[in-house]
Amino acid sequence: MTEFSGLGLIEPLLRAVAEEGYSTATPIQAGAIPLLLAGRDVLGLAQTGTGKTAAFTLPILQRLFQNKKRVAAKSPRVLILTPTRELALQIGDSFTTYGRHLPIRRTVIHGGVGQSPQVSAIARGVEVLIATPGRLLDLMAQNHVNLGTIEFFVLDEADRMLDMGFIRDVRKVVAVLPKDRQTLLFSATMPDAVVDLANSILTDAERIEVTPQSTTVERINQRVLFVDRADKRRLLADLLEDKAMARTIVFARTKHGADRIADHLKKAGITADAIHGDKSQSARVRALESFRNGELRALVATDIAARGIDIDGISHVINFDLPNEPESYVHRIGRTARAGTDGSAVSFCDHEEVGYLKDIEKTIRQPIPADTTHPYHAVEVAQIHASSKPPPRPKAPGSNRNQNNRNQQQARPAAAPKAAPKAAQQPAKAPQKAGKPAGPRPDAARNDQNRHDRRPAPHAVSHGNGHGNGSGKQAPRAAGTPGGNTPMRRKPNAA
DNA sequence: AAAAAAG
Repeated sequence: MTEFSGLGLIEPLLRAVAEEGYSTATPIQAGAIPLLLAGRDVLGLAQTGTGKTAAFTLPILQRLFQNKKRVAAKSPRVLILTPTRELALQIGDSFTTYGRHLPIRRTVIHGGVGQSPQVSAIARGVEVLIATPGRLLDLMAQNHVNLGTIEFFVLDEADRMLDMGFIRDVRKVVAVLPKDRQTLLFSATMPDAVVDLANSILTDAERIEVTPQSTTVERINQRVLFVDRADKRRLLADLLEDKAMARTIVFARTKHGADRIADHLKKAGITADAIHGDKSQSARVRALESFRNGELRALVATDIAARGIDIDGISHVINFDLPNEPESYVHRIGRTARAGTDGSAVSFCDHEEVGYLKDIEKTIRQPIPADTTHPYHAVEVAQIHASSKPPPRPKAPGSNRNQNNRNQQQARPAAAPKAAPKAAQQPAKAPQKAGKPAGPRPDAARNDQNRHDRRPAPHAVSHGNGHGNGSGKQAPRAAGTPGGNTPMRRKPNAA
């Protein structure tokens, strides 16, 4: 257990931390905070849910405060880049929370909203600028922001940033930053492209690795429901009749699909809304807010919400569509079982998704138990999965089989899956060992990092700037993480 | 193949 009080943080920060109800730091916080206070670059292999955001928010605030400078117009001292708007906003909240006793100003800039309030805020002068790449470049091109004064640069979710094609944008931004700066790069995985990027932007970095996934995933009750595509929406509405599913996030593969599902739920009398990248920013904020405050029982999302989004008390994650990227499965289900609670993840698998399911099971290195008792259970889909043969190509006329399956099991009421272990039905309280979990919530959410508390500090490996990394191919990897950090890209069997 | 992000 590392107490915050032992990390060298100043009183106004410790007070803010205490006011949030934390006393013990998560491993990444315990490891990163002293390094960052000492001015080191850090390569963090960590994802949301590890306490990452507070791990950099706190020391950055402290360094800004201890080295006070008058901030010139348009010339922030800190730049934080994130792949999504929602993540940027969350980090902005973190600075507000932990900086509440310090005279540090921050502003968040991102697309989808008018730029003038952002331009004025930057012109007035802020220490901390949190941005998504597009709007930042936009404002840079218009000379609304000067990055020549940046002392701290944080690249968050670097792997996702690259996946989303932001590498060029990131490099454009980095090109105008002063060479003499402190840099932090966070990434959940370390594919070669991230290793290259890390090597080019970090100087003599300390590497910190935390592995939340395996421990988190353990507490998630996972199961798969084999179902015919045509039955998915009815199945979903049926499941949601169970009031224990009080706060459920439903993942869809496409934006259009997400809208349709949300509409269907609304018609079924379930409070729901959709969030995806084609929605206006105000609609995105509204949906997230209503879901957070409990007005909505279900939030239907694309993978925009698979990572990073932090909402308390999500009891269930439903994969209405299986993700084609196995990695995404782990991120999605990680939205539940946070803050020390258990959670359930139910995945619908239709005939054409069997290949994805197999890839996911390979990635997490465990089979996902099937619920075969549900009225909508599609026997043939289950058989396809059971057979080791690759999923069949021919588009089978699904409706007939479907009908049969249903008839066989007609007696069962269409409700929550009976076979599911009890724990799956309700978000049971976690067997919390040590009372209140520690640490500023990991990106605003705690998880069971305290399980590792015995370790004095996260596994910190000095590896310098990485160029001496032998072949350079050795991607650092979080030990024990279920496949999530495999440097190789996987291809789904069926696609 | 789809998603995210600048319009």
